[in-house]
Amino acid sequence: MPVSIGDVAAEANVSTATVSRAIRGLPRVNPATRARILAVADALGYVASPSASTLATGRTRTIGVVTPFVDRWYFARSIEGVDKALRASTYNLLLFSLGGFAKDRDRLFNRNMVRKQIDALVVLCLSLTAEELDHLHRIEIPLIAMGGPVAGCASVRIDDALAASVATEHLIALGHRDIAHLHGGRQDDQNFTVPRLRTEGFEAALARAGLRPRPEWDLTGDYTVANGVRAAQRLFDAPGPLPTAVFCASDEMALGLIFEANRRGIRIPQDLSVIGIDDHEFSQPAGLTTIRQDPLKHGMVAARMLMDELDGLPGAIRDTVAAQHLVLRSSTAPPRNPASSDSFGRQTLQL
Amino acid sequence: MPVSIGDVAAEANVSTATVSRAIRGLPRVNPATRARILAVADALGYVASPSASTLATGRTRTIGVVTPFVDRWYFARSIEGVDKALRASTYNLLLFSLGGFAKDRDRLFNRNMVRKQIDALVVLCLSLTAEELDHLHRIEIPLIAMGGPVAGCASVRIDDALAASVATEHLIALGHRDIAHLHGGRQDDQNFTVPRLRTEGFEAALARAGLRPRPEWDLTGDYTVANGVRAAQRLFDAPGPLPTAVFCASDEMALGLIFEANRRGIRIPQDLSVIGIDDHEFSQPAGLTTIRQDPLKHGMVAARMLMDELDGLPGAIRDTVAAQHLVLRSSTAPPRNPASSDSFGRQTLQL
DNA sequence: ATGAAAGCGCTAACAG
DNA sequence: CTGTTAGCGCTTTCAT
Repeated sequence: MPVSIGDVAAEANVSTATVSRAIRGLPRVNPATRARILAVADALGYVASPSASTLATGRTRTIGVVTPFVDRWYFARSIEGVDKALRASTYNLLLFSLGGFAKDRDRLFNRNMVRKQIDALVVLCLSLTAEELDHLHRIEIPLIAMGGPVAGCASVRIDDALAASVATEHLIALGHRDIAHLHGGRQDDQNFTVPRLRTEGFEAALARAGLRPRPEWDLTGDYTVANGVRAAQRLFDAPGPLPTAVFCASDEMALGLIFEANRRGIRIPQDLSVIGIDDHEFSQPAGLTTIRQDPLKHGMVAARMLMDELDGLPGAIRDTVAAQHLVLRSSTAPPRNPASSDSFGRQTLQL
Repeated sequence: MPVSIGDVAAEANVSTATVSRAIRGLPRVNPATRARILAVADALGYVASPSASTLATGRTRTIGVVTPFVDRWYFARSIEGVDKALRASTYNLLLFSLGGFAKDRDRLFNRNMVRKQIDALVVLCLSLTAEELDHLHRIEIPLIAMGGPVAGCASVRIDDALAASVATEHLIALGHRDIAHLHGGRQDDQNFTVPRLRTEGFEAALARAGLRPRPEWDLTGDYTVANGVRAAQRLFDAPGPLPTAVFCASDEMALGLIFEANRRGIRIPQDLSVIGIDDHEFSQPAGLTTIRQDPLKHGMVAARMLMDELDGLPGAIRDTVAAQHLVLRSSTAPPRNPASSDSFGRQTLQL
């Protein structure tokens, strides 16, 4: 039932070669013949078989996206961005979700899927091992990472250390000196560098203000809301004084923390200032001050670079540091009793 | 550089036919030869070319997912579910995002992409036109819809009318009689039936309790948080009495409404009860009472049915109504001054 | 159990 | 401007 190029050729009284040229808009085909061929193709409902042309050309016209998750903000937005750029061209998007950071990686990298299925690959928030990278390079497909730097591979990302510094400095500028830190960075993150970079940015900002991070206010999360809630519980339940502000490495964790604070009657920002990174879709409604980044755009840029490279523009793939900026909302304010650097604990709330 | 089946055959001193059988685990190949072939293939890093086998067999071993969005909860979770099921087998997932409900549809359905690229298709929350459906059937690929019923096509979904009824009845059982309705259903939803079904469920529940929907408390949204916020603003800013409860057709809208209520000092649930549908990841942290559904599971089920059908189990694709249930949290409570059916307005807040 | 050979549908020289 | 002719890499009868 599927109509092939031969059918069109027969119907139009030309060779398959001419049909091929006509359909693809190649030069050297008489306008009249082309018109006739197109008409026939249309009438017959002809669509070229992608596998056949892939086999003949070696090009798949599809771009792969490998990601640890699809159902988290950064990832979903990125994928949407890649897709948006691709659908403007005629590329397809083959999605590989790992369902976590560490799982199943060699299914992809060690000689399987990827190869021969895609023309280029975008890697979301994954730190590739030297071996994986080597394998990918051996395959010789254009490659771009997103969401953080990857050694030996161009990427599209914000300056994570800077983002963390800007956020922290905003708190410091407001007068905060007792600042907790809710960071990502559990081991299953497969030593992806982003958690580390944000931590460095936080600590650097603190240091510049003559402050040091407090171990008792160091909270580990995994970037999810649920984890933000749990971290908040640990923080609020712990004995000892509370901080006057919390820097969260992601908005999702910040929002979790805010929910828990609300539940306990801890007022934001009067009792506690909270800042995040991302500008998640819930951040504006929640009034969360944050550092905005735009993964939709990152995805579009990454896809564009890949397609340009494939179209023969060498050097189209460039390491790219994307824009970010502080978005002031209502979750941050000066501390009620501005603490001096060596006095603290007076803000402790009675719950 | 890419090693082909011929290379393996040569190296193992067998024909390509034997290599093909050996690799695919087909019977009628000597265990010893098979072992040798596998060893050679492994040593050479051989991977079969998908396009070549697709061309030869007519099977692509990839399943398509077409969706209006990837960056919203229901869609992202569904896609994750489909992917999860597929990666347990050896199918790939080709993702087509429309970037909205109405956009670009014929790029997909009218003789383009889909055809010859995928073995089966899952359609997320899209109501197909008769023409689109006809086209899809003509292509003869297994098809399953998700997220709502689609005439002429099996789907995996909850009973939306029932979900809305259960939610509404929960409010009524608590003593509410002044219930607002924040529903989806703007025209760009491409007349997808879900908004309508949920509205019907809401109104049916009201009717059973001898209540009628109030036009002034009928709020239109589009399922997003941002829209929930705007709807809440309209509700709270309007002159006249406020309802004592709001039934929201999605958690995302309910959460937006809650954020806006918080901002205005309207207390949930003391001043206003709120219930949603979904059990979004933010609902538990926010304490939102809701009707839970599990799109991750829906996606897995849909993918499983498709693969079974492709594996030769006729009738594997069945119309499926998935589980749902009421999850009680802290956003609903009895109204402060239980209103009688014909007295209202006394709950109006002084803002 | 294995091989020979045709063919899947398209593209890419090379002729003309 | 158009047709002929090889493949692309795999699968699949049909022989042996």
